[in-house]
Amino acid sequence: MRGSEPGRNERLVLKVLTTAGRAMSAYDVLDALRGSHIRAPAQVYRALDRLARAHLVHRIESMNAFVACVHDHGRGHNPGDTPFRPSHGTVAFCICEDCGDVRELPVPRGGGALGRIVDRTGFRASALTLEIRGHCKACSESP
Amino acid sequence: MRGSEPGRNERLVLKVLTTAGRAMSAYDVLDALRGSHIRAPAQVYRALDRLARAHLVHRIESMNAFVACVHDHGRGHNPGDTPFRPSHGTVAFCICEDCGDVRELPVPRGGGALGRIVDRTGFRASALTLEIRGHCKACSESP
DNA sequence: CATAGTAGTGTTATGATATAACATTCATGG
DNA sequence: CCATGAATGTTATATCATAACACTACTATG
Repeated sequence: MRGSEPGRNERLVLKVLTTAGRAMSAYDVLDALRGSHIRAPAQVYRALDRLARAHLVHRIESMNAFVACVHDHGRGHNPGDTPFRPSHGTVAFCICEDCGDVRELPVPRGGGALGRIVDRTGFRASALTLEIRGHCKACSESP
Repeated sequence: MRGSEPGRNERLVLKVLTTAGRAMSAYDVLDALRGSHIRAPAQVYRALDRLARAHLVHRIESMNAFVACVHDHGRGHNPGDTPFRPSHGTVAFCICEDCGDVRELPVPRGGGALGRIVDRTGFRASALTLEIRGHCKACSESP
């Protein structure tokens, strides 16, 4: 419709998730963007797919929701830089069942006890979903 | 409708999942049970909820699907036994992206590197979703 | 320039997953 | 008998996700 620079929808979607600072469903994002060229789920899902492939957002499988990645991905560097940086360690998510907060945290690569168990089965792992449910510090302390 | 012993739907659903020996969506289960009193999604979801609480089935979050638990839960014991046994260690799932096979495997309790990291954040964990995607041994070996 | 390829976009429709709400049935125990 | 609670049956609807196709803009190349 309007003169479209590449990735505009990604930027809109990422901005919503980053600003919100919480996990949102694709339809939450859609609602937040009505009026900004974005009218249909497919637009949001496509943007989310690309952002997830770039590791700029993560999907929370157990919530069917998405969060902005908290890492520095080199945004705001020299103009010549590639906008989307690739490599990115494995992460886990701590999901508070009281307040809904989702905290991303890096997990040490492979070699642990789990890695050895998986290796023994002959399974070759390529990706990991690790979601921990429980109660965040703040909610634990306020009864 | 018919004289209903308690948990009949659970048994029907569990039988389908156990017999299939693979992950199935709730609607796959529903289709397999049409004609056996089961006609509507709610019936299947309710049975799945109860079976999951009893650790007789597991939900695979990244597939929106369910698998029968492979552990022995004391089925086939003395008539006086409680049919559903409670405690059950943490498990992980290896999901083959080629053949769709889901393998359940036990993971060592807590104390590892991840546990320590989580502890440092003050988060109190109560449940873990651990799903590993990749390629099973059989599929790795047959190109 | 022409034009073909590629990536992103807009739109409609539909598919797949999950739950709300309420009526009914049945075993149990006061 | 009647109240209760647990499981069930049923309809409708909510929520999450993708297919399919038309279109626009950039860019590479003959």
